[in-house]
Amino acid sequence: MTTKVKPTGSRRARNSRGSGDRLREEIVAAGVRLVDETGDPAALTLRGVARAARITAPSIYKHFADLAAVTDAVLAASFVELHATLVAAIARAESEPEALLGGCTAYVRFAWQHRARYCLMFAAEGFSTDAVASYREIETALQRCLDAGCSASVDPHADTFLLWVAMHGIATLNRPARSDYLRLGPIDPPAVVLELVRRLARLI
Amino acid sequence: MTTKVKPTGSRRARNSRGSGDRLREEIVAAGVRLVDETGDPAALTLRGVARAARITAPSIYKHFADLAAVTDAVLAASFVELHATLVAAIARAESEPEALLGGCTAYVRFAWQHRARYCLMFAAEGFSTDAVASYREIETALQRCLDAGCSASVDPHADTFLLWVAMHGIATLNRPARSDYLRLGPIDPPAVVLELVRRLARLI
DNA sequence: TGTACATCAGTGAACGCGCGTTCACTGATGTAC
DNA sequence: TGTACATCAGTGAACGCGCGTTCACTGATGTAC
Repeated sequence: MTTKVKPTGSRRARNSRGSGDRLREEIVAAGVRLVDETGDPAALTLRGVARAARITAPSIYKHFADLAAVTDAVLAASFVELHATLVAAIARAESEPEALLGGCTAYVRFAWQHRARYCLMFAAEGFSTDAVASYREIETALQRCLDAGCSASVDPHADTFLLWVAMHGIATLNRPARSDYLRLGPIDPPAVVLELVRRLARLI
Repeated sequence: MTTKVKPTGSRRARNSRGSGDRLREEIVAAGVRLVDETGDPAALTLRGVARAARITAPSIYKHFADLAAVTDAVLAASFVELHATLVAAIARAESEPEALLGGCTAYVRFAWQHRARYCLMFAAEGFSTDAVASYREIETALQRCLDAGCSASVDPHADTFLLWVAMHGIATLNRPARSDYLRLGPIDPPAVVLELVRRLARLI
Protein backbone atom coordinates (compact mmCIF):
# COMPACT_ATOMS: atom_id res chain seq x y z
CA MET A 1 0.00 0.00 0.00
CA THR A 2 1.87 3.06 -1.20
CA THR A 3 0.52 6.27 0.26
CA LYS A 4 -0.61 7.65 -3.04
CA VAL A 5 -3.22 9.94 -1.58
CA LYS A 6 -4.70 11.25 -4.78
CA PRO A 7 -5.00 8.93 -7.74
CA THR A 8 -5.33 11.92 -10.05
CA GLY A 9 -5.65 11.05 -13.69
CA SER A 10 -6.57 7.42 -13.02
CA ARG A 11 -10.03 8.27 -11.89
CA ARG A 12 -12.88 5.84 -12.31
CA ALA A 13 -15.50 6.44 -14.94
CA ARG A 14 -18.51 8.23 -13.62
CA ASN A 15 -21.78 6.34 -13.32
CA SER A 16 -24.60 7.32 -15.59
CA ARG A 17 -27.79 8.86 -14.24
CA GLY A 18 -30.20 6.62 -12.38
CA SER A 19 -27.61 3.95 -11.66
CA GLY A 20 -26.85 5.45 -8.30
CA ASP A 21 -26.75 2.06 -6.62
CA ARG A 22 -23.75 1.01 -8.62
CA LEU A 23 -21.33 3.15 -6.64
CA ARG A 24 -22.93 1.89 -3.45
CA GLU A 25 -21.99 -1.64 -4.38
CA GLU A 26 -18.55 -0.53 -5.51
CA ILE A 27 -17.98 1.11 -2.13
CA VAL A 28 -18.90 -2.06 -0.25
CA ALA A 29 -16.70 -4.15 -2.56
CA ALA A 30 -13.85 -1.70 -2.02
CA GLY A 31 -14.25 -2.02 1.74
CA VAL A 32 -14.16 -5.81 1.52
CA ARG A 33 -11.07 -5.70 -0.69
CA LEU A 34 -9.37 -3.18 1.57
CA VAL A 35 -9.72 -5.31 4.71
CA ASP A 36 -8.74 -8.49 2.87
CA GLU A 37 -5.67 -6.95 1.25
CA THR A 38 -4.32 -5.07 4.26
CA GLY A 39 -5.20 -7.89 6.64
CA ASP A 40 -5.97 -5.18 9.16
CA PRO A 41 -9.51 -4.59 10.43
CA ALA A 42 -8.48 -1.08 11.44
CA ALA A 43 -7.77 -0.25 7.80
CA LEU A 44 -11.50 0.05 7.23
CA THR A 45 -11.66 3.85 7.36
CA LEU A 46 -13.88 6.11 5.34
CA ARG A 47 -10.95 7.69 3.53
CA GLY A 48 -9.36 4.30 2.98
CA VAL A 49 -12.50 2.91 1.42
CA ALA A 50 -12.79 6.01 -0.75
CA ARG A 51 -9.22 5.53 -1.99
CA ALA A 52 -9.84 1.84 -2.68
CA ALA A 53 -12.96 2.76 -4.67
CA ARG A 54 -11.00 5.49 -6.52
CA ILE A 55 -13.36 8.13 -5.28
CA THR A 56 -13.11 11.14 -2.98
CA ALA A 57 -14.19 10.68 0.63
CA PRO A 58 -17.27 12.97 0.55
CA SER A 59 -18.74 10.96 -2.33
CA ILE A 60 -19.44 8.18 0.12
CA TYR A 61 -21.94 10.37 1.96
CA LYS A 62 -24.19 10.30 -1.08
CA HIS A 63 -24.65 6.58 -0.43
CA PHE A 64 -24.05 6.03 3.29
CA ALA A 65 -24.93 8.07 6.35
CA ASP A 66 -21.50 7.67 7.92
CA LEU A 67 -18.57 5.32 8.44
CA ALA A 68 -20.61 3.04 10.69
CA ALA A 69 -23.10 2.49 7.87
CA VAL A 70 -20.28 1.54 5.49
CA THR A 71 -18.88 -0.88 8.06
CA ASP A 72 -22.29 -2.42 8.59
CA ALA A 73 -22.71 -2.92 4.85
CA VAL A 74 -19.27 -4.53 4.56
CA LEU A 75 -20.07 -6.89 7.42
CA ALA A 76 -23.51 -7.74 6.06
CA ALA A 77 -21.96 -8.60 2.68
CA SER A 78 -19.35 -10.72 4.44
CA PHE A 79 -21.96 -12.70 6.34
CA VAL A 80 -23.81 -13.33 3.10
CA GLU A 81 -20.57 -14.51 1.51
CA LEU A 82 -19.78 -16.82 4.41
CA HIS A 83 -23.26 -18.26 4.32
CA ALA A 84 -23.11 -18.88 0.55
CA THR A 85 -19.76 -20.64 0.94
CA LEU A 86 -21.16 -22.84 3.66
CA VAL A 87 -24.32 -23.71 1.78
CA ALA A 88 -22.36 -24.52 -1.38
CA ALA A 89 -20.03 -26.84 0.51
CA ILE A 90 -22.94 -28.65 2.13
CA ALA A 91 -24.70 -29.00 -1.22
CA ARG A 92 -21.60 -30.58 -2.76
CA ALA A 93 -21.46 -33.37 -0.19
CA GLU A 94 -22.72 -36.86 -0.99
CA SER A 95 -23.55 -38.04 2.51
CA GLU A 96 -24.76 -36.48 5.74
CA PRO A 97 -21.46 -36.73 7.62
CA GLU A 98 -19.63 -35.38 4.57
CA ALA A 99 -22.01 -32.44 4.51
CA LEU A 100 -21.34 -31.58 8.14
CA LEU A 101 -17.63 -31.99 7.69
CA GLY A 102 -17.55 -30.09 4.41
CA GLY A 103 -19.56 -27.24 5.90
CA CYS A 104 -17.29 -26.95 8.90
CA THR A 105 -14.18 -27.08 6.74
CA ALA A 106 -15.57 -24.41 4.43
CA TYR A 107 -16.37 -22.23 7.44
CA VAL A 108 -12.83 -22.44 8.77
CA ARG A 109 -11.33 -21.98 5.32
CA PHE A 110 -13.34 -18.80 4.84
CA ALA A 111 -12.11 -17.48 8.17
CA TRP A 112 -8.49 -18.25 7.35
CA GLN A 113 -8.66 -16.84 3.86
CA HIS A 114 -10.27 -13.62 5.09
CA ARG A 115 -8.87 -13.48 8.58
CA ALA A 116 -9.13 -9.75 9.17
CA ARG A 117 -12.67 -9.66 7.86
CA TYR A 118 -13.68 -12.65 9.97
CA CYS A 119 -12.30 -10.89 13.04
CA LEU A 120 -14.26 -7.78 12.19
CA MET A 121 -17.42 -9.85 11.69
CA PHE A 122 -17.29 -11.37 15.13
CA ALA A 123 -15.55 -8.57 16.99
CA ALA A 124 -18.26 -5.96 17.22
CA GLU A 125 -21.40 -7.47 18.62
CA GLY A 126 -20.27 -11.04 18.83
CA PHE A 127 -22.94 -13.35 17.57
CA SER A 128 -24.92 -11.03 15.35
CA THR A 129 -28.21 -11.88 13.71
CA ASP A 130 -26.42 -12.30 10.39
CA ALA A 131 -24.27 -15.09 11.80
CA VAL A 132 -27.24 -17.10 12.92
CA ALA A 133 -28.13 -18.29 9.40
CA SER A 134 -24.74 -19.96 9.09
CA TYR A 135 -25.02 -21.39 12.57
CA ARG A 136 -28.37 -22.91 11.59
CA GLU A 137 -26.81 -24.63 8.59
CA ILE A 138 -24.39 -26.44 10.84
CA GLU A 139 -27.15 -27.29 13.27
CA THR A 140 -29.23 -28.75 10.47
CA ALA A 141 -26.29 -30.72 9.10
CA LEU A 142 -25.69 -32.23 12.51
CA GLN A 143 -29.35 -33.05 12.94
CA ARG A 144 -29.31 -34.83 9.58
CA CYS A 145 -26.34 -36.92 10.67
CA LEU A 146 -28.33 -37.89 13.70
CA ASP A 147 -31.40 -38.74 11.62
CA ALA A 148 -29.26 -40.81 9.28
CA GLY A 149 -27.88 -42.74 12.22
CA CYS A 150 -24.36 -41.35 11.77
CA SER A 151 -24.24 -39.46 15.05
CA ALA A 152 -24.64 -40.60 18.62
CA SER A 153 -25.46 -37.12 19.89
CA VAL A 154 -28.04 -36.99 22.65
CA ASP A 155 -28.33 -33.20 22.59
CA PRO A 156 -27.74 -31.88 19.06
CA HIS A 157 -28.54 -28.30 20.10
CA ALA A 158 -25.82 -28.24 22.71
CA ASP A 159 -23.42 -30.22 20.54
CA THR A 160 -23.83 -27.74 17.70
CA PHE A 161 -22.82 -25.02 20.09
CA LEU A 162 -19.74 -26.92 21.27
CA LEU A 163 -18.79 -27.62 17.68
CA TRP A 164 -19.30 -24.05 16.59
CA VAL A 165 -17.28 -22.75 19.54
CA ALA A 166 -14.40 -25.05 18.65
CA MET A 167 -14.47 -23.99 15.02
CA HIS A 168 -14.55 -20.37 16.03
CA GLY A 169 -11.41 -21.20 18.00
CA ILE A 170 -9.55 -22.47 14.96
CA ALA A 171 -10.98 -19.65 12.89
CA THR A 172 -9.56 -16.99 15.19
CA LEU A 173 -6.27 -18.77 15.65
CA ASN A 174 -3.65 -16.49 14.14
CA ARG A 175 -0.29 -17.22 12.66
CA PRO A 176 -0.36 -20.99 12.85
CA ALA A 177 3.19 -20.90 11.52
CA ARG A 178 4.29 -20.38 15.08
CA SER A 179 2.89 -23.72 16.09
CA ASP A 180 6.40 -25.13 16.25
CA TYR A 181 6.54 -23.66 19.73
CA LEU A 182 3.88 -26.15 20.66
CA ARG A 183 5.99 -29.07 19.49
CA LEU A 184 3.26 -29.99 17.09
CA GLY A 185 3.84 -30.46 13.42
CA PRO A 186 2.45 -27.74 11.18
CA ILE A 187 -1.24 -27.44 11.90
CA ASP A 188 -3.38 -29.11 9.28
CA PRO A 189 -6.73 -27.35 9.51
CA PRO A 190 -8.81 -29.99 7.71
CA ALA A 191 -7.45 -32.70 10.00
CA VAL A 192 -8.14 -30.62 13.10
CA VAL A 193 -11.65 -29.83 11.90
CA LEU A 194 -12.25 -33.49 11.11
CA GLU A 195 -11.26 -34.55 14.60
CA LEU A 196 -13.31 -31.83 16.29
CA VAL A 197 -16.39 -32.68 14.27
CA ARG A 198 -15.95 -36.37 15.00
CA ARG A 199 -15.81 -35.88 18.72
CA LEU A 200 -18.17 -32.97 19.26
CA ALA A 201 -20.85 -34.15 16.87
CA ARG A 202 -20.30 -37.73 18.12
CA LEU A 203 -19.93 -39.07 14.59
CA ILE A 204 -20.02 -42.82 14.29
CA MET B 1 -14.30 8.16 30.29
CA THR B 2 -14.80 11.89 30.26
CA THR B 3 -12.46 13.67 27.92
CA LYS B 4 -10.66 15.55 30.64
CA VAL B 5 -7.50 16.08 28.68
CA LYS B 6 -5.42 17.72 31.36
CA PRO B 7 -5.81 16.56 34.93
CA THR B 8 -4.27 19.79 36.18
CA GLY B 9 -4.04 20.09 39.91
CA SER B 10 -4.62 16.39 40.51
CA ARG B 11 -1.20 15.42 39.38
CA ARG B 12 0.52 12.37 40.77
CA ALA B 13 3.35 12.74 43.25
CA ARG B 14 6.73 12.72 41.61
CA ASN B 15 9.00 9.74 42.17
CA SER B 16 12.16 10.27 44.17
CA ARG B 17 15.58 9.93 42.57
CA GLY B 18 16.83 6.44 41.73
CA SER B 19 13.38 4.89 41.78
CA GLY B 20 12.99 5.38 38.06
CA ASP B 21 11.51 1.92 37.57
CA ARG B 22 8.47 2.82 39.60
CA LEU B 23 6.92 4.95 36.88
CA ARG B 24 7.71 2.22 34.38
CA GLU B 25 5.56 -0.16 36.35
CA GLU B 26 2.88 2.45 36.83
CA ILE B 27 2.76 3.00 33.07
CA VAL B 28 2.28 -0.71 32.39
CA ALA B 29 -0.40 -0.93 35.08
CA ALA B 30 -2.14 2.10 33.60
CA GLY B 31 -2.11 0.44 30.19
CA VAL B 32 -3.64 -2.73 31.62
CA ARG B 33 -6.29 -0.74 33.47
CA LEU B 34 -7.05 1.35 30.39
CA VAL B 35 -7.76 -1.65 28.14
CA ASP B 36 -9.74 -3.42 30.85
CA GLU B 37 -11.88 -0.40 31.67
CA THR B 38 -12.60 0.77 28.14
CA GLY B 39 -13.02 -2.78 26.87
CA ASP B 40 -11.45 -1.55 23.66
CA PRO B 41 -8.05 -2.79 22.50
CA ALA B 42 -7.73 0.32 20.33
CA ALA B 43 -7.83 2.48 23.46
CA LEU B 44 -4.24 1.52 24.15
CA THR B 45 -2.67 4.70 22.79
CA LEU B 46 0.37 6.47 24.10
CA ARG B 47 -1.60 9.52 25.11
CA GLY B 48 -4.33 7.39 26.63
CA VAL B 49 -1.85 5.48 28.77
CA ALA B 50 -0.27 8.77 29.83
CA ARG B 51 -3.67 10.11 30.92
CA ALA B 52 -4.44 6.90 32.81
CA ALA B 53 -1.10 7.15 34.58
CA ARG B 54 -1.72 10.86 35.30
CA ILE B 55 1.38 11.86 33.44
CA THR B 56 2.13 13.81 30.27
CA ALA B 57 2.72 11.83 27.10
CA PRO B 58 6.42 12.66 26.63
CA SER B 59 7.21 11.28 30.10
CA ILE B 60 6.64 7.81 28.74
CA TYR B 61 9.65 8.17 26.44
CA LYS B 62 11.92 8.24 29.50
CA HIS B 63 10.87 4.64 30.13
CA PHE B 64 9.88 3.17 26.76
CA ALA B 65 11.26 3.62 23.27
CA ASP B 66 7.84 4.06 21.69
CA LEU B 67 4.20 2.98 21.78
CA ALA B 68 5.08 -0.51 20.51
CA ALA B 69 7.35 -1.00 23.53
CA VAL B 70 4.54 0.01 25.89
CA THR B 71 2.16 -2.38 24.16
CA ASP B 72 4.70 -5.20 24.38
CA ALA B 73 5.13 -4.57 28.11
CA VAL B 74 1.37 -4.56 28.67
CA LEU B 75 1.01 -7.84 26.78
CA ALA B 76 3.94 -9.44 28.58
CA ALA B 77 2.43 -8.50 31.93
CA SER B 78 -0.91 -9.91 30.80
CA PHE B 79 0.62 -13.24 29.81
CA VAL B 80 2.30 -13.44 33.20
CA GLU B 81 -1.04 -12.72 34.86
CA LEU B 82 -2.84 -15.36 32.81
CA HIS B 83 -0.17 -17.90 33.59
CA ALA B 84 -0.30 -17.16 37.33
CA THR B 85 -4.08 -17.52 37.33
CA LEU B 86 -3.81 -20.85 35.56
CA VAL B 87 -1.10 -22.20 37.85
CA ALA B 88 -3.01 -21.13 40.96
CA ALA B 89 -6.17 -22.86 39.78
CA ILE B 90 -4.28 -26.07 39.03
CA ALA B 91 -2.56 -25.95 42.42
CA ARG B 92 -5.93 -25.62 44.19
CA ALA B 93 -7.28 -28.84 42.66
CA GLU B 94 -7.40 -32.06 44.63
CA SER B 95 -7.34 -34.54 41.79
CA GLU B 96 -5.85 -34.71 38.30
CA PRO B 97 -9.12 -34.27 36.39
CA GLU B 98 -10.08 -31.43 38.71
CA ALA B 99 -6.74 -29.76 37.95
CA LEU B 100 -7.29 -29.94 34.19
CA LEU B 101 -10.84 -28.73 34.52
CA GLY B 102 -9.96 -25.99 36.98
CA GLY B 103 -7.12 -24.79 34.79
CA CYS B 104 -9.30 -24.63 31.71
CA THR B 105 -12.07 -22.86 33.58
CA ALA B 106 -9.61 -20.33 34.97
CA TYR B 107 -8.26 -19.73 31.49
CA VAL B 108 -11.68 -18.99 30.08
CA ARG B 109 -12.66 -16.89 33.06
CA PHE B 110 -9.54 -14.75 32.63
CA ALA B 111 -10.39 -14.22 28.98
CA TRP B 112 -13.97 -13.24 29.76
CA GLN B 113 -13.04 -10.96 32.60
CA HIS B 114 -10.42 -9.18 30.51
CA ARG B 115 -11.90 -9.65 27.08
CA ALA B 116 -10.26 -6.72 25.32
CA ARG B 117 -6.89 -7.57 26.76
CA TYR B 118 -7.23 -11.22 25.81
CA CYS B 119 -8.04 -10.17 22.24
CA LEU B 120 -4.98 -7.96 22.18
CA MET B 121 -2.83 -10.78 23.54
CA PHE B 122 -3.76 -13.17 20.77
CA ALA B 123 -4.41 -10.69 17.99
CA ALA B 124 -0.94 -9.51 17.12
CA GLU B 125 1.28 -12.48 16.51
CA GLY B 126 -1.15 -15.18 17.43
CA PHE B 127 0.53 -17.83 19.49
CA SER B 128 3.39 -15.86 20.98
CA THR B 129 6.20 -17.32 23.02
CA ASP B 130 4.60 -15.91 26.15
CA ALA B 131 1.47 -17.96 25.59
CA VAL B 132 3.38 -21.20 25.39
CA ALA B 133 3.97 -21.43 29.15
CA SER B 134 0.23 -21.49 29.77
CA TYR B 135 -0.31 -23.96 26.96
CA ARG B 136 2.26 -26.24 28.58
CA GLU B 137 0.39 -26.16 31.89
CA ILE B 138 -2.69 -27.53 30.20
CA GLU B 139 -0.65 -30.11 28.36
CA THR B 140 0.92 -31.28 31.62
CA ALA B 141 -2.45 -31.41 33.35
CA LEU B 142 -3.83 -33.58 30.57
CA GLN B 143 -0.78 -35.84 30.68
CA ARG B 144 -1.27 -36.25 34.42
CA CYS B 145 -4.88 -37.28 33.88
CA LEU B 146 -3.60 -39.87 31.47
CA ASP B 147 -0.96 -41.11 33.93
CA ALA B 148 -3.59 -41.31 36.67
CA GLY B 149 -5.80 -43.42 34.43
CA CYS B 150 -8.47 -40.73 34.16
CA SER B 151 -8.08 -40.11 30.44
CA ALA B 152 -8.39 -42.41 27.46
CA SER B 153 -6.39 -40.12 25.19
CA VAL B 154 -4.12 -41.87 22.72
CA ASP B 155 -2.42 -38.67 21.57
CA PRO B 156 -2.23 -36.17 24.44
CA HIS B 157 -0.20 -33.73 22.34
CA ALA B 158 -2.85 -33.50 19.67
CA ASP B 159 -5.68 -33.58 22.20
CA THR B 160 -4.17 -30.67 24.09
CA PHE B 161 -4.22 -28.69 20.90
CA LEU B 162 -7.85 -29.55 20.20
CA LEU B 163 -8.76 -28.63 23.74
CA TRP B 164 -6.86 -25.37 23.64
CA VAL B 165 -8.40 -24.42 20.32
CA ALA B 166 -11.89 -25.04 21.70
CA MET B 167 -11.15 -22.97 24.81
CA HIS B 168 -9.78 -20.20 22.67
CA GLY B 169 -13.11 -20.36 20.86
CA ILE B 170 -15.11 -19.76 24.02
CA ALA B 171 -12.58 -17.19 25.15
CA THR B 172 -13.02 -15.08 22.02
CA LEU B 173 -16.78 -15.53 21.97
CA ASN B 174 -18.21 -12.06 22.46
CA ARG B 175 -21.50 -10.92 23.87
CA PRO B 176 -22.90 -14.26 24.91
CA ALA B 177 -26.05 -12.41 25.90
CA ARG B 178 -27.10 -12.67 22.29
CA SER B 179 -27.11 -16.45 22.54
CA ASP B 180 -30.92 -16.39 22.60
CA TYR B 181 -30.72 -16.18 18.83
CA LEU B 182 -29.29 -19.66 18.95
CA ARG B 183 -32.27 -20.99 20.85
CA LEU B 184 -29.95 -22.06 23.61
CA GLY B 185 -30.43 -21.03 27.18
CA PRO B 186 -27.95 -18.49 28.51
CA ILE B 187 -24.48 -19.88 27.97
CA ASP B 188 -22.98 -21.29 31.13
CA PRO B 189 -19.23 -21.12 30.55
CA PRO B 190 -18.20 -23.61 33.26
CA ALA B 191 -20.65 -26.18 31.89
CA VAL B 192 -19.41 -25.67 28.35
CA VAL B 193 -15.80 -25.93 29.44
CA LEU B 194 -16.59 -29.08 31.41
CA GLU B 195 -18.14 -30.75 28.40
CA LEU B 196 -15.32 -29.71 26.05
CA VAL B 197 -12.68 -30.98 28.44
CA ARG B 198 -14.54 -34.24 28.91
CA ARG B 199 -14.73 -34.97 25.23
CA LEU B 200 -11.50 -33.53 23.94
CA ALA B 201 -9.31 -34.81 26.77
CA ARG B 202 -11.26 -38.08 26.71
CA LEU B 203 -11.89 -37.97 30.45
CA ILE B 204 -13.22 -41.16 31.96
C1' DT C 1 24.66 21.90 60.51
C1' DG C 2 24.14 25.00 56.23
C1' DT C 3 24.57 26.13 51.49
C1' DA C 4 25.75 25.50 46.40
C1' DC C 5 25.05 22.67 42.77
C1' DA C 6 24.62 18.67 39.54
C1' DT C 7 21.24 15.28 38.50
C1' DC C 8 17.33 13.68 36.29
C1' DA C 9 12.01 12.75 36.66
C1' DG C 10 8.72 14.85 34.48
C1' DT C 11 6.62 19.18 31.71
C1' DG C 12 4.72 22.20 27.92
C1' DA C 13 4.55 23.61 23.41
C1' DA C 14 4.88 22.35 18.97
C1' DC C 15 5.23 19.44 14.58
C1' DG C 16 2.90 16.76 10.85
C1' DC C 17 -0.35 13.14 10.02
C1' DG C 18 -4.72 10.74 8.87
C1' DC C 19 -9.03 10.72 10.36
C1' DG C 20 -14.61 11.82 9.97
C1' DT C 21 -17.45 15.15 8.42
C1' DT C 22 -19.37 19.77 6.23
C1' DC C 23 -20.24 22.62 2.47
C1' DA C 24 -20.52 25.08 -1.69
C1' DC C 25 -19.34 23.73 -6.20
C1' DT C 26 -18.86 21.52 -11.11
C1' DG C 27 -19.85 19.47 -15.12
C1' DA C 28 -21.47 15.27 -17.74
C1' DT C 29 -26.01 13.25 -18.65
C1' DG C 30 -30.50 12.67 -20.01
C1' DT C 31 -34.84 15.07 -21.18
C1' DA C 32 -38.13 18.79 -22.95
C1' DC C 33 -39.11 21.43 -26.54
C1' DT D 1 -32.68 16.35 -35.66
C1' DG D 2 -30.74 20.31 -32.69
C1' DT D 3 -30.41 23.05 -28.67
C1' DA D 4 -31.40 24.74 -23.74
C1' DC D 5 -31.61 23.29 -19.35
C1' DA D 6 -32.53 20.82 -14.88
C1' DT D 7 -30.66 16.97 -12.55
C1' DC D 8 -27.54 14.84 -9.63
C1' DA D 9 -23.03 11.89 -9.30
C1' DG D 10 -19.06 13.15 -7.71
C1' DT D 11 -15.28 17.01 -6.38
C1' DG D 12 -12.14 20.15 -3.67
C1' DA D 13 -11.17 22.79 0.12
C1' DA D 14 -11.64 23.25 4.73
C1' DC D 15 -12.76 22.30 9.81
C1' DG D 16 -11.42 20.32 14.30
C1' DC D 17 -9.75 16.20 16.50
C1' DG D 18 -6.54 12.83 18.67
C1' DC D 19 -2.67 10.67 17.56
C1' DG D 20 2.92 9.61 17.96
C1' DT D 21 6.91 11.92 18.51
C1' DT D 22 10.57 15.89 19.19
C1' DC D 23 12.72 19.26 21.85
C1' DA D 24 14.18 22.63 24.99
C1' DC D 25 12.89 23.41 29.60
C1' DT D 26 11.95 23.26 34.91
C1' DG D 27 12.37 22.42 39.44
C1' DA D 28 12.51 19.03 43.38
C1' DT D 29 16.02 15.87 45.18
C1' DG D 30 20.03 14.17 46.92
C1' DT D 31 25.03 14.99 47.50
C1' DA D 32 29.63 17.55 48.08
C1' DC D 33 31.79 20.69 50.59
